Amino acid sequence: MVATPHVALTVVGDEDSAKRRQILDGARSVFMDLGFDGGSMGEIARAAGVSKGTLYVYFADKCRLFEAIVEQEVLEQGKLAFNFDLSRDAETTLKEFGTAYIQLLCRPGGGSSTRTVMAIAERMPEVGQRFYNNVVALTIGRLATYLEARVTAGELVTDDCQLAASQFMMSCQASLFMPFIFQAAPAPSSAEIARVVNSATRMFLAAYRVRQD
Amino acid sequence: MVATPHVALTVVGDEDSAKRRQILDGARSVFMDLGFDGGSMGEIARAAGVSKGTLYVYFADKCRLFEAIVEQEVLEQGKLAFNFDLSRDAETTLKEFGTAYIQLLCRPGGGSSTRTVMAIAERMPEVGQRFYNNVVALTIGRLATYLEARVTAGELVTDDCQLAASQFMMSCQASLFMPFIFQAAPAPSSAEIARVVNSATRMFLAAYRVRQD
Amino acid sequence: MVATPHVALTVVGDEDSAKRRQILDGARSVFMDLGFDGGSMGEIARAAGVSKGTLYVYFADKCRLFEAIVEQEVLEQGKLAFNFDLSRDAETTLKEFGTAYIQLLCRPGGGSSTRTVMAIAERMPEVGQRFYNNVVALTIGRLATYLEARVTAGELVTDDCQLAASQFMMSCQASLFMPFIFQAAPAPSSAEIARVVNSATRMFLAAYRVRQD
Amino acid sequence: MVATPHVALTVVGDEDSAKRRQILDGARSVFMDLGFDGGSMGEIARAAGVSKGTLYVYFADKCRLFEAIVEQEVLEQGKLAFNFDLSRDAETTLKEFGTAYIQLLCRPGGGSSTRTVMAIAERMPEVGQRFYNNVVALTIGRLATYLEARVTAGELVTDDCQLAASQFMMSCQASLFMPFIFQAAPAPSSAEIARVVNSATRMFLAAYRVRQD
DNA sequence: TATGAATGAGACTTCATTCAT
DNA sequence: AATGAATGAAGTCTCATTCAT
Repeated sequence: MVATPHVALTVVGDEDSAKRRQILDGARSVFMDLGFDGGSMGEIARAAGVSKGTLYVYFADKCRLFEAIVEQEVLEQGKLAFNFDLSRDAETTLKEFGTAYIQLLCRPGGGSSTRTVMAIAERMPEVGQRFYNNVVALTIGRLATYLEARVTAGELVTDDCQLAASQFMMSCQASLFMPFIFQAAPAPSSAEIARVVNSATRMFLAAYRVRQD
Repeated sequence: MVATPHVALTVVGDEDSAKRRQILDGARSVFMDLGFDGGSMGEIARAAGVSKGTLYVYFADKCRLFEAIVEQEVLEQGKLAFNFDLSRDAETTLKEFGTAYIQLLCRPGGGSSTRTVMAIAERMPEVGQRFYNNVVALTIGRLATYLEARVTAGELVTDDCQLAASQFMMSCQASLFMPFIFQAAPAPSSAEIARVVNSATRMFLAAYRVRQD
Repeated sequence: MVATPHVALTVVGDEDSAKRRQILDGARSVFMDLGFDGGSMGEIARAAGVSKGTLYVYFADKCRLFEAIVEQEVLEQGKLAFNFDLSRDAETTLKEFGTAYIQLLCRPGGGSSTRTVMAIAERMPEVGQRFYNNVVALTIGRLATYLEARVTAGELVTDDCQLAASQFMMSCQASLFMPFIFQAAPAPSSAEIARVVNSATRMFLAAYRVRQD
Repeated sequence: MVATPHVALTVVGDEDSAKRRQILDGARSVFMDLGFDGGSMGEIARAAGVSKGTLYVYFADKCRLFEAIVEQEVLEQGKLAFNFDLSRDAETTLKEFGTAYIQLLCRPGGGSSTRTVMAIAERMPEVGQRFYNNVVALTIGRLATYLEARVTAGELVTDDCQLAASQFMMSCQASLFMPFIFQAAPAPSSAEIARVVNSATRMFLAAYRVRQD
């Protein structure tokens, strides 16, 4: 039969093909809930509403699909813009950021990207690295940049804003993230988050705010 | 009959049987490297130097073996005694504890139990809970008890020693644990640890030490 | 596009898919020869000429495959129509039926379904029940219905046609089925069958035929 | 070490050793309930209250143990003496025998030797044969001998007592044995057995009793 | 491109059997 | 003789991947 070529409007591998998106969405849900080993290509196909064969049209194998999921997560979380408006004061900014950060980290409904990527990092170091650098370190860097401005403004004092930023973020996790990720406690309530973030902010400012006396 | 009674014949299921130990050692290495799903019973048998069948003489199934590994980890880590001598001052104690804690957490292969248990916590919540309660929360509790004493002694001031303890431990992780567990950085050097722990201690005391003025 | 639509694409799970048939055929042969426990999925795959994995595309597990075999046997044996033309006299009908019945039961490989299902009935009672009800009891019922007609016609006399039917069928088995199923004798010859069926018929009629005197 | 020989009072393989009996009892219960393939040597060891190793001291392998079970069954059932007192009249004798026979065949509590041996007969023909010859055929033969005497006494008339005996026994099974063995009905009650045996006896005598007119 | 049927390697697990004590 | 620890072959089942349509 002579081919009347279907004009190739969409190209497989097209980063933004609708099917690709569909697959990524299904895969994300499965991988985040069950982990890399726990989730099967069959389940992903079902969750995405495509056939198993189609998965392999868009992704070479399970690893590549997983990597693409993490990449997507990296992109989306990288896009999250915390409010680091330089004109706002440190206390307000830190409390707001801390709250948003913990809410993101401990969002209910299971399927933590942190958990999923951490779990595979020993076997797929590049994946772990990429996630750390482009999600965790990125956020630390943004907070550090903000802190730098407060230092310049004479409000805070420290010679290592990266470390200070990281300290603040870890302090905000205190008593919340570990119980959550180990399933020893449900997702924290807003009140709990507020209490912990306030305390972290207070500690942070006690250490880094320039004394006014 | 000469009475040289064969006493204490080893019994399968004996908590301290040599074979059982052997299996647990092999299993720990495999599970910690590859995770629960990634490690196979065959690999464990090889690592332990026993046949696959023998695994099932000592453990009912893969889950039970994994649980036993975690339990062993829990016991060992629970036995670790940090120096919380109540007569020592806070600064020394915190620095020493923080250093030992991070060295433990970030020793080569040391994040593995955390990673491995975290990874499975969604599917085996009791395992995650048990690990959190008997390892993480236990250490927090011990530090909190120490802090309580400093509060009573009038050296520190806070109405929530549990939170304070958790904050200190998380602060010590800043810039060290996350890169390590995501395989974005090798195990930190002693110098790096010292710098971070010193900074965390300084921040903590700035917030909680009673002002002498 | 020329419309020569590919209609009726074969669908897995289709009750009449060719592969499904193929598998059922292989499985029947293996199960009937070796029993449920004795036959392995690997052997069935080989017998059916498909891969082991394919077995599980069509049947959830070994039990379901076995049940499907029995179900198929039930359907096929249920379709067997003995000649119970109500207008024919009892003697002819009984002899013909008895002969056909014993030939079926004692054909080479013919006791196999009885044996195989009997063997598993203690562990899979529903399978045993279904086979009994839809094969054994069905035939008894059909014969009973015929006998009923002869009673109504005044040819026979009994107040329990079900029992009479069962008695006749069991009598026809005398000296044939037990040796055959215990492998103590080969399948009986037509002459042997005829002799036994004639004798059973004679006994039956001696008991149930209305005396003409 | 010089051997001071333990005087060998008991010899392994001794047909009547207590241990052997113990093993046979455990094995019978397991095999009869679960079948040859369904029962495991471990379960048998537990049921017998001996170690798995001991099983192999007395029996070469699972097959031989099974054969010994059947042999034991054969011996025990062969010893069962139905009352074939030649001086008793046919009707009483048949009813009594039929009742005892069906009660034996359909005894409640599962674990039918008939089922178990039938099930394995295709794969172990000698076992099936031996059971048939020494249990089933033996009983047929005894009944046949009794019938012969009644024929000689002029009470019954037939030229094939073996067939007649078999016919009677099969008739007695009517509506009872098949439902029972297929698990389509529980073990029949005494009343049910009586009704069926009475009917079988009536049919038998109608055919074979010498007419007194 | 999209499908889903088919595959076969490999996972977990059981179990008959052996052997040192 | 008796044990029970140990084995490894074999069984059931899953799943990533391929391929004809």
